[in-house]
Amino acid sequence: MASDHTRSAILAAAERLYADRGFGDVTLRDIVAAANVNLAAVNYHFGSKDELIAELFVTRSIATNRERLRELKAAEEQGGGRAPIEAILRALVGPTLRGCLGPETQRSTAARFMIRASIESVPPIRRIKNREIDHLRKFAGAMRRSLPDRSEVDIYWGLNFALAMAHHTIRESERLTKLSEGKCDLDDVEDVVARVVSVATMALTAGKGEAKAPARALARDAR
Amino acid sequence: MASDHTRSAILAAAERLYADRGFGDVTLRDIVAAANVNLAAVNYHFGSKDELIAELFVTRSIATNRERLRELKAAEEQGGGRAPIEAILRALVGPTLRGCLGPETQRSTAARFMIRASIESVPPIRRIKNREIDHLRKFAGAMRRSLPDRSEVDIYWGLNFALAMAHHTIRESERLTKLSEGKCDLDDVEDVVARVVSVATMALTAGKGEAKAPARALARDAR
DNA sequence: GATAGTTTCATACAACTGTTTGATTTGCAA
DNA sequence: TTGCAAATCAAACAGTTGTATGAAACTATC
Repeated sequence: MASDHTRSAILAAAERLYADRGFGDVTLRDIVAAANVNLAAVNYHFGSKDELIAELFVTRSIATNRERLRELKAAEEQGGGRAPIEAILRALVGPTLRGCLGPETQRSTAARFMIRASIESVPPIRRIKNREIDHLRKFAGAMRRSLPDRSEVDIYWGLNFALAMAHHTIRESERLTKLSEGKCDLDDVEDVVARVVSVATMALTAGKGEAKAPARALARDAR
Repeated sequence: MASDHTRSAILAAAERLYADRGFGDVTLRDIVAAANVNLAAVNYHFGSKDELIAELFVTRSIATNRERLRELKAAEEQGGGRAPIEAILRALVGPTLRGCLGPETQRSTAARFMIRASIESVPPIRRIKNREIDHLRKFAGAMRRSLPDRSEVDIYWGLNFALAMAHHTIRESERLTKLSEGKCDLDDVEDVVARVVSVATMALTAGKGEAKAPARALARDAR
C-alpha cells in the first residue's frame, strides 16, 4: 500500500474545493493543482471523477449519520426509550448546523461539503442519496415514540420542516446576515440550533392534529 | 421587429429545460433543439448564454415579486395598513408554493424555474440576486408593522424560516412523499401553504422575545 | 421587381472537459 | 545490486462546450 499520501491529498483538496465552490465549477485540474499531484493521479487512484465524488460523499455521509444517531441513541437511553422531542430534533439538526455555521475557524469542511451535496445533487451522489431515507426513518420512528398521540403525517411534516430550517439557514446564511444587517448572529450556533429546535417543536406539538385550519379564507382574491 | 417567434421559442424552451433539469446539464444545443431553431440563434438574439439566463431570471423575478406584493398590499389595505401576520406570510410563500406544487398540469414552468435559480445559483443569476434583498425588506417591514412588539431579530428569523419551509418543501417534495409513503399529500397545495404559514406564525408569535431558552442544556454530551 | 436590412443556417473554431497512454521514476524484497 | 511491481509524470486524446463566421434565405420598402 506504500504511501496513501497522494490519495488522501486528493480527497482533502477535492472536499475543500467542492465545499467552497460547488461541484459545478471545480475541475479535476483544479483539484490536482490544489493537491500538488499529477492530473492522472485521480483516475489512477479512484478510477474516475464520479467515483472520487462518490467516495467522498459516502465517507462523509456515514460519519454524519453516525454522529446524529449517537446523539439520538443517547437521548433515547436517557429517557428510557422515549426521548423528549427537543432532544431528537437537536440530534437531527445539531451536528450539521454546528459543522456549517459558527466562526470561520471551527467550521468543518466535511459539513460544508455535505451541504453542497445536499444542494447541487450531481449524478454520482443522487444515486447514493436514496439510502438516506432509511436514516431519516429512524428519526421518524423516534419522534413517533416521543409523540405517540401525534398523527404520522404531522410527524413527517415536522421532520421536513426541521430539516428545512436547518439547511436553508446554512445555505442562505450570508443573505440572512445581510438582510438583517448583522442583527441575526449566525456565529452563535447554539442559538441557531435552539431556534430551529424550538420552532420545529412547536410545529410538532401545537394544536393537536389540526395545524392547518386557521385563516385559510384570507387573501383568496387571486385573479 | 418582424417576428419574435424565434426569440420567444428559445425563451420558452430554455425555461422549461432549466426548470426540469437544472442549469448544470442543459446545453445551448439542447435548448435550440427543443425550440427547433438554429444554434446561432441564441447568440444572435441574446448575445450570449449568460444573457439569456439573465433575461429569463429578471423577467420571472419581476413577475413573482409583483404577485407577492399584490397579495401583500391587498392584505395590508384590508387591515388598514396593518395586515395579520398570517396574511403576510401567505403572500410571501403562497405564490411560489402554488406554482411549484400541485397536480402536474397546473404547475407553472416559471415558478419551477425560479426555484432552480434559487438553488443552483449560476453566476449570471448570482449577480442579479442581490436586489432580492430589497424585496424581502418590504415583507420584513410589513411583518414589523403587524407585530410591533416583536424584536427585529425575531422578525428576520421568522421570515427566514418561512422561506426555508416553503423552498425546502418544494425542493424535496419527492423525498417527503417517499419518506412518508405517500401519506403527506404534496398535491394539496392549500394544505401545504396552511402548514407553512401556521408554523411560521407560531415561530413569530410564541413566547415573547425569547423563543430560544428552552431545553438548551439537553444533549450537551458532545465530545 | 430590384435592393437593403434582418434573420436563419451550416459549419468551423478555440477552449475546456475527463480520460488514456506509455515512458519514467520510485520503493522494496530477494 | 538486481528485479519488479507500484506510483508518478508529461503528453496526447476524444468529446463537449459556448461562440464566431460568412453565405444563404427571407422581408419589406421604394
